[in-house]
Amino acid sequence: MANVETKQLTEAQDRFVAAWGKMGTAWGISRTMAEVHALLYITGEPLCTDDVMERLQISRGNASMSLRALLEWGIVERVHRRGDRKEYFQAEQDVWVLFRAIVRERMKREVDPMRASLYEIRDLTEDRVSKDAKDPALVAHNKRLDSMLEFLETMEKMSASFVSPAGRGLQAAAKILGFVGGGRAEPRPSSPGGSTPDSEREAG
Amino acid sequence: MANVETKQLTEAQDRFVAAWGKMGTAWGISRTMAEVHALLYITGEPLCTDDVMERLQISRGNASMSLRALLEWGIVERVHRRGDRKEYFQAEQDVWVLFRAIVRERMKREVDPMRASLYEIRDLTEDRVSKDAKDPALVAHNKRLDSMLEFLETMEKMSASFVSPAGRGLQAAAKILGFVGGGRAEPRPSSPGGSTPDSEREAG
DNA sequence: CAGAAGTTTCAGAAGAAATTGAAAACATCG
DNA sequence: CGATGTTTTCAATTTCTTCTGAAACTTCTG
Repeated sequence: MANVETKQLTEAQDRFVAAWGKMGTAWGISRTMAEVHALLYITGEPLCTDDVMERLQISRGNASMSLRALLEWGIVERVHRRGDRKEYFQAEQDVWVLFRAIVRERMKREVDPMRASLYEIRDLTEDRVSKDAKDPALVAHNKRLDSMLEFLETMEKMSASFVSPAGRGLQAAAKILGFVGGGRAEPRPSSPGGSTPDSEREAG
Repeated sequence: MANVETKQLTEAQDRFVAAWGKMGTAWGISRTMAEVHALLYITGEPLCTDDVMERLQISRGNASMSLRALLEWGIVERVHRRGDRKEYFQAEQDVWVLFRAIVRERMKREVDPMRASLYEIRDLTEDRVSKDAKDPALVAHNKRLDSMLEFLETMEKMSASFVSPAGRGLQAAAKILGFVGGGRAEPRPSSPGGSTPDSEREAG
């Protein structure tokens, strides 16, 4: 039987899971959550809570929490099997859809609140400046705040256009600019259209 | 005296520092490091280790570590004062330069290693596939790996173009696409050209 | 409705990361 | 060279996050 192959496959998957988990921590995502996602992604097929627990050697609580968080991020979806009461989970398979979902969530969670704070903070000193711009320190301070604010707003708008329903802005740009497809001569044996497989139904 | 104004200014700065620090943690940067950067940015002028310690109420060791890390990231630079043995530190003031530096560093630290891992992992199973593509699980697995790899490479190339010496790709695009400048009718009293002051020397 | 199968919650345990503080190393000056 | 002021290092400690496991809860089935 394909025993050797299966072992190799498992090992490769485990390594992928580990690498992804490590990267997750650097981005403020818990290791386990990233690992669960990696497992679902690389496996491709729907897994249930017990599968995840066993494969990753984690507790039920942890698996449940991580899966729910992934659902909230919109990068994993529930799948039901006829005649089976268990819930199964499947990861989004299109990397670009994945990327857009992540950008959308992070914007919502981190940039938007930051922007709101910045407005508040500016209001603490603003009126005084416009009334009678005498204190140079205050003026300079507000100029810096405004720069940052304008930057965040630009990011906001750009990301919104990347993430919009029709919004494949970045992906389209990547293609137009020639960033996608046969760049460096790294041996790549198969799947020429690999980055956006059509064999995938959109998540949701 | 401008006592009221100064108090307001200090409070606004403290709030900015806190907000920035909070955001930092969500991005895998230690809170203190982000706070030190925020302080230097919003202050605008060079501060020494003791200034930072006092203002942020942190230990000498912590301040020293954080400042050095910021130097390594290339978003803060050393400044020396004539007739003063202390070192002073000043933050990059152009938000776009700051952003590019951050993208560059994160790519280098997180994406590149990930990409390297992915290549290794693919090699674990690859030869078998190209030799005799019989196991569908293996084929599918490698297709997913390739998708991810191609995605990371696209990102790599795009970010490289944003970060290159002449590379103001993203910033230029933002302007061309009309993302920069008077979008929403939020009251903005001053500094029309705020986001790209010409007063920048490249960091590093 | 009772029982079975599955999922979620949460207080405490375990683990990871950040921080301190004091000693060591370093640099500059007279 | 030794005195003096500055920066770096790192083991111990504190703080924060994540994980566990068992109980509570929900949903389905006969």
